[in-house]
Amino acid sequence: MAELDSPAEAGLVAQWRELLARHASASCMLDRELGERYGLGMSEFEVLERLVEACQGGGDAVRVNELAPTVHLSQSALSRLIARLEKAGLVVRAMCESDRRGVQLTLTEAGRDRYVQARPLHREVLALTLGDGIDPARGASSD
Amino acid sequence: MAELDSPAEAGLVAQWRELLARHASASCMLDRELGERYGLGMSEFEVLERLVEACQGGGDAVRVNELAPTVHLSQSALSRLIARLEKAGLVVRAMCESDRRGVQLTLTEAGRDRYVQARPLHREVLALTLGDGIDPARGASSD
DNA sequence: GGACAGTACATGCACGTGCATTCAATGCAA
DNA sequence: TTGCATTGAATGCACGTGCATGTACTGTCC
Repeated sequence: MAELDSPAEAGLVAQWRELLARHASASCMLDRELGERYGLGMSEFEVLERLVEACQGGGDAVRVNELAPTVHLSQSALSRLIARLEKAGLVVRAMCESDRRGVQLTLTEAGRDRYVQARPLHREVLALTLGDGIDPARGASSD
Repeated sequence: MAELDSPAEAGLVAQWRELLARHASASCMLDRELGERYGLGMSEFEVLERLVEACQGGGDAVRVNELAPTVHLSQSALSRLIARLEKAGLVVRAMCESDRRGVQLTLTEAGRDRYVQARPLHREVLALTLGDGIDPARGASSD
């Protein structure tokens, strides 16, 4: 027969579906809301956030290759995303002095402002989509 | 300053990043592995699985509009996904008798076989990507 | 009966993504 | 120094997705 999962597998599948449901609802709502009100996609916001965090950490410029592993995007997707942010005037690309293959990113005033404005909405969406039905073990699956 | 999250918000963000990381690693690996070895995307597999489950439940045909809420896709994406599955000979589209607007999906032999073949790999990938670091409550945040 | 809103699905279109490739710069070895 | 593999990033291309729209059918109200 081989049609049935073992209990362990069934648990994994339930966990996976729960994760899929949460990811779908959260990312969908984030994209819609951030896009409508601030012209930002979910990943755009994520990148701005990493830049802000890096600035708080002291440095004011971030290497793209350091940013890559933290956002879950391919190198090409990240490259184009940064191009969009730059075109929108939210970041500035500059050649890295120490390694001229690299690119340093700097958050502009507009970029920081946009992030600060968008952040409350971002947190609100997370609270809405992650906060309700907190019980990863069950397949609550509203959707 | 308004630069800092409240503890509750920080927790949400940590939870969100954990979710993003798991989703990225799992879906990426699923797409790559299922695609390479069985010519299926993650969502294709998910749809086949729902069809198999429906067949086990008794009926042998599923309405598309019943399938829609369970997979997290737009109606148009689901329509095209089904078209791909049909072109691959894994499902058959038939007009629904009771409501001729609707479409009934039937799993073909090939479709069921493909699912049965792909399922172990699917479970294996889930075990690899969801199994390590099991503790959704904490922001373990490797990556 | 006919008109009209609502539903189920398909399709045109724009866009973001990943893969493969390309180009520039670096590091290392001869 | 020259030559070559490697790394960082940009780009061509194919493809999957969502939004808006179109088409076919249903149900209701007149």
